[in-house]
Amino acid sequence: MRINTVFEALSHPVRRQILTLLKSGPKSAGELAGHFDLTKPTLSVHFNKLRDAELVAVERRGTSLIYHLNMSILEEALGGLLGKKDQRP
Amino acid sequence: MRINTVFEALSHPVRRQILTLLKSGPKSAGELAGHFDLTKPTLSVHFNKLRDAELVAVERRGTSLIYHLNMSILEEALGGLLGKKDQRP
DNA sequence: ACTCTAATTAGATAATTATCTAACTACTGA
DNA sequence: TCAGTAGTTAGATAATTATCTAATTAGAGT
Repeated sequence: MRINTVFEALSHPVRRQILTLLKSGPKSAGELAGHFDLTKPTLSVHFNKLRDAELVAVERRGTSLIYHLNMSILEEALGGLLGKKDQRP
Repeated sequence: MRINTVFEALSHPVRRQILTLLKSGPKSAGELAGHFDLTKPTLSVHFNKLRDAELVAVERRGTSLIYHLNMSILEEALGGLLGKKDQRP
């Protein structure tokens, strides 16, 4: 895990909102894009940054790309900063 | 707490390193600056961003400014992202 | 008051990031 | 195979961020 890539990804409000939306379950790029007043290419860039950080995983279903939240990376990165060595499952 | 300001502040490796250094106790601006290959004015900008985010508090002691880690803001911000509750940026 | 040390503010510039439009790729179904 | 839908890639530009040098403020001690 590249910690810097993770925090870079988390630094933009749109990307954090995407993660929040994904908490309730996987969603397609289009469905996610519908929540923002931004063009699809712009959202695509945000998706890539989240994927580079491994905060989301992507799966193709037909013509759609379905994004899944990867909660463990989030916990790992944030927990690392808080310095909780004893937060094992 | 401006959640966006907090995550902006956390997005730079130098600023995260400053927080890590402060875990072992309060330190002066100069002492912190000594850990980096950057000029004092540059570090001063980083300190300001951390202070704006309330991730650190500052106290003057003589000619020195002493920075203290504010752990609760860190926990609040990171916990908010991990938590079940949705949040507006 | 003067000087030294600690740190900040100001101003400039280079580097990065976010965003758009236009064009392209990938898959589906008739 | 052709048209339609979903999404990405390319290229350009505007906005933001990080960094430096030079100048300034604040306090301590003589």
